[in-house]
Amino acid sequence: MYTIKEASSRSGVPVASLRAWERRYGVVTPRRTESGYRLYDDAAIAALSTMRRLVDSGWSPAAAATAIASGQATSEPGPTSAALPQASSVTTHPETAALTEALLEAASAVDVAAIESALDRGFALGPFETVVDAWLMPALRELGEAWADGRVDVVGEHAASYAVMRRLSQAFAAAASLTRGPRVVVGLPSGAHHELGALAFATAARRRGLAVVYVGADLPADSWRRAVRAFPTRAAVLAVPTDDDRTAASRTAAELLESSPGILVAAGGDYADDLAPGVVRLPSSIAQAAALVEETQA
Amino acid sequence: MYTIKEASSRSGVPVASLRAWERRYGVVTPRRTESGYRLYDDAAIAALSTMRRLVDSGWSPAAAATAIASGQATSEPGPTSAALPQASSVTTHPETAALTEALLEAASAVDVAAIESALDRGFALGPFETVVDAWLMPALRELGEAWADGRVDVVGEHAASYAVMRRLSQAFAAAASLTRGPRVVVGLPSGAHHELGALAFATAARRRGLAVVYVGADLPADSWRRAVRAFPTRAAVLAVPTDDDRTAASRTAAELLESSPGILVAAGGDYADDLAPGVVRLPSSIAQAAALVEETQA
DNA sequence: CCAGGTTTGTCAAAGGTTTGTCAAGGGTCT
DNA sequence: AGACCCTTGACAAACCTTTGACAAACCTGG
Repeated sequence: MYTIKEASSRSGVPVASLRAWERRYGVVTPRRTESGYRLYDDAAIAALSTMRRLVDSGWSPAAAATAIASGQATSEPGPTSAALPQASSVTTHPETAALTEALLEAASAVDVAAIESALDRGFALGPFETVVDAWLMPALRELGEAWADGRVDVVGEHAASYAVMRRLSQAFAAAASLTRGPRVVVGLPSGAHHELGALAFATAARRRGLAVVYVGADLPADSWRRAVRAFPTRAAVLAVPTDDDRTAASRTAAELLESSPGILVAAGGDYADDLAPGVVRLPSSIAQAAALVEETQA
Repeated sequence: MYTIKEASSRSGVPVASLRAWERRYGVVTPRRTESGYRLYDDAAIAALSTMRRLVDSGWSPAAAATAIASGQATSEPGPTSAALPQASSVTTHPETAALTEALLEAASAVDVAAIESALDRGFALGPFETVVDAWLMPALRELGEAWADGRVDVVGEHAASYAVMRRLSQAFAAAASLTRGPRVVVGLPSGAHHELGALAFATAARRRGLAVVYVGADLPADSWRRAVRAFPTRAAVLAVPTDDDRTAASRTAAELLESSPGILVAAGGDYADDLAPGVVRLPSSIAQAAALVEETQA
């Protein structure tokens, strides 16, 4: 239980705004002492932090408040990341299967315009994180299988991957706005090149207001070390998309933990299990992964 | 739900145009607050982004709007390709030196927002091709030197490169549509990874209306062979950004010429000289290079 | 190639709404 | 006593609204 001053410093919202938000939108309704003093709990702080993030990133306070109240935005309490926008709405969308099919067909025909059109329609289905988790990543997996099967040539696979990369880049760029605080460095270890998942995660994190530095593919371990030490850095997030990337990833992670004990070292991707003791394994949902990184204090 | 201002920044469409497009074409019909303020959702943003892309690439807004409304956003060819902006004096623009300096400083501080701001201002100086030729590529060269000198850490260099990649990706995406006819495949040979120049060229070519298939970095020679044979292809353009890429490039080029004698095999980049007999060496200006590829019949 | 009409981006005016912040007047806590 | 908290009311800046207009760019017929 915190006083209003303490709540202000923890949530980053000025005291006056805290009262105004309560009066005008009812984002939180803190308990009161007998004498009427406000008492905020951890859930309230979390909701307020979420609201500040949304407002900082351009939402109107009124819209942010209703989003939080309706559970649209993640106002999850504490380190238990939950209550995320459910993927089901997109998964069960009758269009997704057809859309994946359209994407594969376009890739197989190396028809760039058709690939872009499929992505257009996909991203129109819902919010970025949901679309990525529920449609894009599964579709890319299918694309990989189609390539392995020979149904899609490597050229079509490349053309499609780069089209996806462009879309993600656009989303990343669009998520700019105010990103403050210590940096979150996102990238792949030495030798790793499949960066779409990393970029999608970086975008989700940036959309949450984190100051993401995306350093992309194939960053040597010593560069990682210097990266997190040279500037105030909150976390380093490594993507481990293939089995071959595990060795470099675990070495990089171990070195980071040793050389910069204060920071959070996290890893995501299909092969990110058991890299090194102390490394946080991120869930495969980019929305959940981004929430986890935001909430976890190293 | 976003306010009109936020929707504008996310879709890249000016606020005034947002209202005009709604009034005149009804591309989107945002929900309203009780007091009449517009509220845009993610689907609206996606539709607006698509519309902007089409308009940027030469469609008339009216045509783009009906195309989007009917769901076939990227099908019909637009009006005639407009005359391309002529190279003007970006070089002599007093701002470029300062802008390069700003970019280097932002890279050295690993300040993503500052990097993006420098790129913003750079691309505001003139037409895409001119800015790339006269400012961006020289600035990237300087960035490379700064990295070699140790003035900029590899992390700053990566962060800046990826920011540039995002900008180029946006430009490539914006140049969509009106691309019919035999494909032009653009990419890098096996082992080559410095793709910014290739992507800039691919964008310039697409802006001229060529059906560019961008296949990116590190494409093995046999994939190149299959790429140009599987579909009607007019040209293959290889980027050779470093000395190390020469061997793979010349082998790939020679194989392409042998296996597909009908097509144009061209190469650009600092180390693209004398790759193999029959390979067209592209000038370093992406505008000139794109024009050359368009005009040359293999 | 030129005149006349249409399309389209952008702007301004006039006026309402939202929101952060502050101040006044007064109570509570240590 | 001094630091902290309360409510209420207020205000300016930022933001939004519509309507109307205009110049540049584009198209079409002559």
